[in-house]
Amino acid sequence: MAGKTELRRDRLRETLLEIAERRIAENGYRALTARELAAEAGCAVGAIYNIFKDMDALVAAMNTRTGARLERAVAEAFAKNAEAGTPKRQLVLLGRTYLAFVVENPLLWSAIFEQSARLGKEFAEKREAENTRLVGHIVRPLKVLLPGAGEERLALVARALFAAVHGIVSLGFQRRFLAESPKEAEEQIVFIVEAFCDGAALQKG
Amino acid sequence: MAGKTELRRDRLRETLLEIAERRIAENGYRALTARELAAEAGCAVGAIYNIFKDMDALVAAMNTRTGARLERAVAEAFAKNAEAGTPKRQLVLLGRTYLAFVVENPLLWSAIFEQSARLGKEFAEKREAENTRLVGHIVRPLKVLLPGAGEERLALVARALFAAVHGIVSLGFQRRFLAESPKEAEEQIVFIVEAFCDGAALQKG
DNA sequence: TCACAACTTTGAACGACGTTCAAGATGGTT
DNA sequence: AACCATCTTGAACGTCGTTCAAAGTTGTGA
Repeated sequence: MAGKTELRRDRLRETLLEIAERRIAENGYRALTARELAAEAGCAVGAIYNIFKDMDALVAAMNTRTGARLERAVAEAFAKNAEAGTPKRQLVLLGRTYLAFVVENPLLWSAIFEQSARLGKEFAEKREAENTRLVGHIVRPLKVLLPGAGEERLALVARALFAAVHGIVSLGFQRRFLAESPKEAEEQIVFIVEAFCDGAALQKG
Repeated sequence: MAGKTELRRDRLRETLLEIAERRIAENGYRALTARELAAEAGCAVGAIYNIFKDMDALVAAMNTRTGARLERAVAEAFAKNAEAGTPKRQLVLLGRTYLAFVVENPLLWSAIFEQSARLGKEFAEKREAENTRLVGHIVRPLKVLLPGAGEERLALVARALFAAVHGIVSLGFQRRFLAESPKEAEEQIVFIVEAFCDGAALQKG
């Protein structure tokens, strides 16, 4: 065992994911077809199905990578500024980081949500772990902002804040596909997050 | 002129939209096929294309109706509570109304955004007028909340607030397709909108 | 070294999709 | 009634994701 076949599989797996990532980054989620993918990878269409259950599984694997990159970007931004700065500044930074990632990877990012929307809840639930990690970064500054709140409350507020920022990014992205308004989206994020922080601080302390 | 053909066209147009609306409400955006639609409407597949340029145009027409219903629901909720209540209460009410509409029309609502996502910016721009009307309802209470702000600033903040609430609804909807969490989504909306209002009021007098 | 069983890879074929368009039915006008 | 314009039809086209019988490889024991 442990022979050529496995090696070829692993290499092909990697190749397929790389091609898929590049194609989607350039032309979007819907522009990826099994035939073109196989042609560029130099394998038969059927070969894809030896490695991935179906095209959705392939895209899901690619989306997991994108999610990991995003999480890394957020973690780094947070690590750089964890000590310095108020919770408010930190939360604004996180929002900005999220937006910056989306501006740089618009089609890869939207592939995540297009697929989730298409495949419904039982699929989206599999991604919950990733989302929880992402939201985890929000919880920390939030703890300082709302010292009285319990874990559950914090998680709810963190999810709400994440969803709010996500909504701004998402609609901003939809309105003008890329060009016109990262600037406005940024203003919106800053306004919402700051107002939220000020208001939340009033409520609890 | 003005004869049978036109009448039949209008009737068929109506029939097609009604069937599409029911089918999507029951089984989702992706479950609508030209063949099934034609079969249920009792016409040939080609007949659909005499009335609509393509299936996207049909769905777009249906989405416009859904948007109009949503706008009406929001307008009514606002009309009932325009006089009484603080801006904060009014904005929370608007958020709740939006959520309630989505809970009652989940698949029709998500058809709007699935299509916009699929067809990209030049399509989404056509829907801008509808969005502006919807956001208009937010501007009014916001004017009271931020008496110093100019029109442009108000529009930006209104869009931000709309996007934030939309994000909460959208992700809440994606996480658990329908069942588990309208309650949590409502809590999140109330929290975000209230905190936002308190914080925003601090910023501007 | 070779034969053989187990496994992998292949690509033509399948069914379903949106869409088209030549041929046939139907409309209003003379 | 005869006619042309217009609408309607559904088989056919190209494309999609996916499958699976056949062909090719691989690793092993005699």
